Amino acid sequence: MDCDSTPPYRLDDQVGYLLRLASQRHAALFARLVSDGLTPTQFAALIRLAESGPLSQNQLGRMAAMDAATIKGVVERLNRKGLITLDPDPTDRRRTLVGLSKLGRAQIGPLRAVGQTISDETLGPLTPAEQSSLLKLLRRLG
Amino acid sequence: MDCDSTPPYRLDDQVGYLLRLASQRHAALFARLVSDGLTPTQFAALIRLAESGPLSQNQLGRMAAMDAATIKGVVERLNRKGLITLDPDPTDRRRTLVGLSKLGRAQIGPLRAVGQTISDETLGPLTPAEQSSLLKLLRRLG
DNA sequence: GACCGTTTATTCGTACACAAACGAATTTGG
DNA sequence: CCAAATTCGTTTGTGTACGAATAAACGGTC
Repeated sequence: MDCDSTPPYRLDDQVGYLLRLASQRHAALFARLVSDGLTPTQFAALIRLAESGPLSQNQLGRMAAMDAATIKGVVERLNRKGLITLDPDPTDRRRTLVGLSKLGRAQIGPLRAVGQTISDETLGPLTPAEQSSLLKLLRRLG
Repeated sequence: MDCDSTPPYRLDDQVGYLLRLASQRHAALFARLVSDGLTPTQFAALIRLAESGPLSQNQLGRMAAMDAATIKGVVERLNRKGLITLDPDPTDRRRTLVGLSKLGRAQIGPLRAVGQTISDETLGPLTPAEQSSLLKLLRRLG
């Protein structure tokens, strides 16, 4: 019997590769629809601040799934755009407290709207049932 | 009526964010299981070379979903590891022909095996049916 | 109060990822 | 055959992403 029980290894069938392709497509959509050069990463940090209130830099990083070295750069760029405030934590001299600036707070609403559009468009090729199915499966991979 | 028809925007429910988390998890697995510091990107380029035979640098980039600037660095690092050969294309003086070196060819088999393990482990939290369902949905997002 | 382990932020080095601009080579159209 | 458009590889600049190392500050224990 020459039943070929193990399928050939094809790059286009690997999760890692497919995840990269999907991320690329999403990132391109994001760049096209969001103004001010705000990136998906910066966006995530901003939304987390809106959801959780002021946080220390490292706390914010953990809540947005970025390590200390990454969140440092993100915070610096958000600060350069004037979207956040940076204050020393009065109770812990190591910490920098990161909060939304007035400008940042004003942008949260519109940003959530664009974010929703981007998500919808990214998932566009799928039916609503397939969309929620995909989200459910992705959540289980975390 | 105060039916709240639009659900609140939650970062943890957005495709982009979930894709990033899944990619992070996959990349961590990859770094843990693959020797020689070979990255998912380098791996993809290598597998493509094995699938397609020698290609020009830019062709390889397109087949592995990397732009010209990115594939340049990847090729340079694969060359530094001795996994590929670089030759001028005799029919087109602009092109550099990228091929697998003897060492590279020898590693393809084992690499495919590890690649399969990584994919399986990444998809570990899901049942086989869910796994193929996820792959099918991801493929449609490309 | 001195010691010790941890957390916080920072820095360095490496590796994607893409836009934009460039010169050189090739292809295409008239 | 020549000019225009395209392709190829390269460089520069910006922005993630993470490991590793560091100093300062904190928390506990003894």
